[in-house]
Amino acid sequence: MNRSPLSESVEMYLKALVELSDREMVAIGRLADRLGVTAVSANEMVKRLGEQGLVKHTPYKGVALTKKGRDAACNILRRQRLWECFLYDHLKIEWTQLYEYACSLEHATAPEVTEALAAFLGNPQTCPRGNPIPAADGSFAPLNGIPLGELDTGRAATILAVNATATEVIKHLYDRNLLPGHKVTVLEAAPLQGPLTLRVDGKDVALGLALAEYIIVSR
Amino acid sequence: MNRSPLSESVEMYLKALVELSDREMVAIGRLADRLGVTAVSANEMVKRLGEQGLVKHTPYKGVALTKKGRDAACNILRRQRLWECFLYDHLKIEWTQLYEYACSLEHATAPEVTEALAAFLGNPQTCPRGNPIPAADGSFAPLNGIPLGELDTGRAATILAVNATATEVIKHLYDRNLLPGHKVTVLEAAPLQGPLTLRVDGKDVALGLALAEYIIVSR
DNA sequence: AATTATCATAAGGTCAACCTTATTATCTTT
DNA sequence: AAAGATAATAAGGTTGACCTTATGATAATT
Repeated sequence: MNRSPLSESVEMYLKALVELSDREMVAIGRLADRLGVTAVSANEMVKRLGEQGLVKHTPYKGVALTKKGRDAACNILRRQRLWECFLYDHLKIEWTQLYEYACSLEHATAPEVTEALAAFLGNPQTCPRGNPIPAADGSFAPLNGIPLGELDTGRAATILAVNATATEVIKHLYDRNLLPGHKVTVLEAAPLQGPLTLRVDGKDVALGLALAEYIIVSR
Repeated sequence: MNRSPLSESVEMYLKALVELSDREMVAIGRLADRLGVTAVSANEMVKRLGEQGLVKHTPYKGVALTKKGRDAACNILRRQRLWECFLYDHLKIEWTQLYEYACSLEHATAPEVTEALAAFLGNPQTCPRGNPIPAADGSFAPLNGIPLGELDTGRAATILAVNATATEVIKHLYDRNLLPGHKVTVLEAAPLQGPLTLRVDGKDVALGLALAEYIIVSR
């Protein structure tokens, strides 16, 4: 029922929130980091989002999406991921650029176009980056996986999804074959937040913990 | 070589200019009207466009695109019209909504995506609204037609393109079968800028002169 | 030539989304 | 309990793209 057109900025905030919502409460600092804005700016925006009822901010605790906000965010994810499918499967756009290009298109997509696109694509359930595509009503089953950083040493797992958003980060992961469907084993976790040593496709790869957070693997 | 990303607003101005450029010089008033802004705002923007070398403004005479501006504008038209093809042929979007939806997408389309889309569509030459699609290098042959308002009374002609941009106007024309490929005859032109009486698909239709300007017919 | 319409420009205002700098609160950790 | 880290808020600035109101300048019409 909420047909007020959200601004591009607002959409980015909502998307970031839903993508960061492993834990319920998202610290404003993390949000600001992901969006590449200052904490002050993020604070201002969160205030505005709160006024629109999209978000609940508990000072010193964090931000959480409301029902309304989560619905809006799922819709945004749906549009974005449908575009990723189209760009990858039909336009043959490079995997590393999918997020960036789909993100731009997403903001410019009317509901009618979204649904027509979904039908054209045959209502896919998963985007090329491994993430589930929310249904038109906003419902979707989150991935049943854990960040690579939490995988036990020695355990092999399959990559389910790659959630990085910065194209340079995506490229970095792509170059190391850290892609959905590939198998990884954590050989070693260096102390003091040091890098992980991974075994991917028969090669050893060192990966910073921050990067490992972006990779969701099966349990 | 000009890879500075043009703002959405700038793109709208350039597009309006190229679409209005039957005559070389476009009056700022007409430009403002088409974009739905005040003449003062249009003036300000034209000044900025001039500073970027996209446009030449001769006071009290009008605005004209420079080479650089025209190239940029053709690129924009290309993107927009390719999207129209996709939306119509593949997503089965209603004809009356094509312009609006394609316009939004156009602003969000990277060059790489544009070219991939063109390839996917088989490099179409014409969009569903009848307009030619500029080539990747910006070249395109303008339609060899005249506005319906200039067609001699009694002469039959074929509609080549419909150039209206406001969805309500497009709907109005669509409801009267004023669509590319259809035949029209001007039965009568009322005096004092009065409406035209047309024969379209066996029916008589009254059409204001302003609307007739949007319809390009064969000579 | 005079009137009217259009066009240009000046001045000042709004709004969203950013920014910096600085101060104050709270939380966490030692 | 004190210190350091993180978070919130206040104050003020910038930018792009609009807006209104008002005043000149030119063009077109009578």
